[in-house]
Amino acid sequence: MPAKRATSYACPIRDVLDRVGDAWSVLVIMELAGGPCRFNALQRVVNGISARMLSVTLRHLERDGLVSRRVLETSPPQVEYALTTTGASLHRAMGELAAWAETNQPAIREARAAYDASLEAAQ
Amino acid sequence: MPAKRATSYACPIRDVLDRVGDAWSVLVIMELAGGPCRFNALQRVVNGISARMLSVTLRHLERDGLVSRRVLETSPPQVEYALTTTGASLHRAMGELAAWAETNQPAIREARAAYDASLEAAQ
DNA sequence: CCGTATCCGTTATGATACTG
DNA sequence: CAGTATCATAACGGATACGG
Repeated sequence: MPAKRATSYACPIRDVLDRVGDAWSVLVIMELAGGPCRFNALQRVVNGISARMLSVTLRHLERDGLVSRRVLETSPPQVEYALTTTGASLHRAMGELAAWAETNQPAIREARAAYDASLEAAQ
Repeated sequence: MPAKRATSYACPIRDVLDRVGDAWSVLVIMELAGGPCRFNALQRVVNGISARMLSVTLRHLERDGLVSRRVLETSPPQVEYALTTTGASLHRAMGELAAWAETNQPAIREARAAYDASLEAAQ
């Protein structure tokens, strides 16, 4: 059994989740939901992403038909990325989960702290 | 900047997404949504997971307060895992995304095939 | 400006073997 | 049954440098 990213061997929604699970993909989709954006602009706004990972992430999203890539015939050339219709629908579908995440973040942090504390106490 | 799992350095919902993004976590939550389950039973039903990864995944979920762990005083001892209230609410929140995944899986597969084909054609 | 290729350390994962 | 320890390996991620 290959590593984590070995695309789904049974569960059908798995390869979709794999894409969503990718840390950067979510952030990029979030940004593009606000409107089309160019490569360097994206890199500036997506906190901490390297050019390499942005490139890789965009290629994945493009391959899955979630993001479109358009080269502008300017000088110097610019490339504009945007959510496709499918990509936009994914962004909407993530809404409920994002809301849950924000609502429950405090509870999760507390649970972690409590868990870690009980471990230390046990020693 | 450390690796992928370096818990969020800006985006607040990131550490929640990191958990959801973990391939196994989602599958385990899905299974537990059907009711409490023991360790080996889980391993049998979660396709392809190793004992080690199941152990690691369960500890993460437990630490985040999403899963509870109860030791039954039987012989041989059994351990029952179950979704907590928070865990169950996460499962519900994943519902919309899961539905999206199932609906759009064909489209994504097609997009991938088309993308790969156009790449080969370009050579 | 928009990438991609390479190098290379860090982390994740599976297999195996062993304990309570 | 329910794990954990150790080890080898593969994937991931950042930095750098170069090309379109």
